Amino acid sequence: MPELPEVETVVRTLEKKLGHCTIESVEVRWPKIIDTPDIKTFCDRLKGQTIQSYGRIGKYLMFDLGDQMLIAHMRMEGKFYVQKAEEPYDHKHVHLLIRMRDGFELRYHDTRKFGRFALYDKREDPYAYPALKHVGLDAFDERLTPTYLYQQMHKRRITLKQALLDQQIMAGVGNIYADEICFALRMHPATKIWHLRKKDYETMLTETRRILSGAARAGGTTIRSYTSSLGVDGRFQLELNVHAREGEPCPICQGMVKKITLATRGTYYCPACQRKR
DNA sequence: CCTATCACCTGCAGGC
DNA sequence: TGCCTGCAGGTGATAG
Repeated sequence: MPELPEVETVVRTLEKKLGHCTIESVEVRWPKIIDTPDIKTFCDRLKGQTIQSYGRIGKYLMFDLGDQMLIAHMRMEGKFYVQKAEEPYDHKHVHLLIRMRDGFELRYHDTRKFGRFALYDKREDPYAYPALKHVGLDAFDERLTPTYLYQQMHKRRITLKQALLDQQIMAGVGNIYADEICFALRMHPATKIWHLRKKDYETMLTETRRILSGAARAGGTTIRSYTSSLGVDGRFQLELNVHAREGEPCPICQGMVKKITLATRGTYYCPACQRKR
């Protein structure tokens, strides 16, 4: 589910709900979601730790524990819930429980079990953790410039959409916002990236940040119907121009939004407004 | 090194 | 109703 705006929403919501809480105990119910270290070490090392601050890089959540860093990725369907320990929950899909000393629990819910957690000794450079080995600069990292994007992208034999989705170049854009960015650029998602000119990369970065920050301000996006008053999952409403709008009128020209498959991902665009170069 | 494809999981919508 | 297929907002490993 989560792209950068949804992860940002989750981070800020957890920060507000949990604050500087101290961990009392940890229970892992689906061992595979823990990448490193082994389950016992993971639980033992978390016990007694206090969450100092909440952050993210791309779509990765970063829980700063002072001398350790807990890194989480929700992949497709992960959600976090903050509830009282006595509150009932969905045992079938909750795979990690972190009980706090104040009686609240952080519960990780994930129907497809794709999400992952990793715990490391704290490092100075937040990009240096093995879990972020394939993660490039965050879309809002100030070191990310149009020139940097140009250098990273223009020689690749891939399409515009694939370039936007490549987390190793720029971290945070997923399938929804990649479509929305292509629409904002008035470019066909299958445009070969080497056709873009240097000037285009300025627009690309501006529009990417405009769309991501707008979505984050709205609290993230939802497509499929989902309701949860207690969930911390970033699923709220936001107007999308083309994504998941097959057959609907383009907001610009009223032409019909088309759906294609690009690099195995469902891709939506307006054939009239978004031309290949 | 680069790109394409598969694997990881479960649930749900749509066709028959 | 039941079965089957395809599809879902992601990413790491593996095969060319």
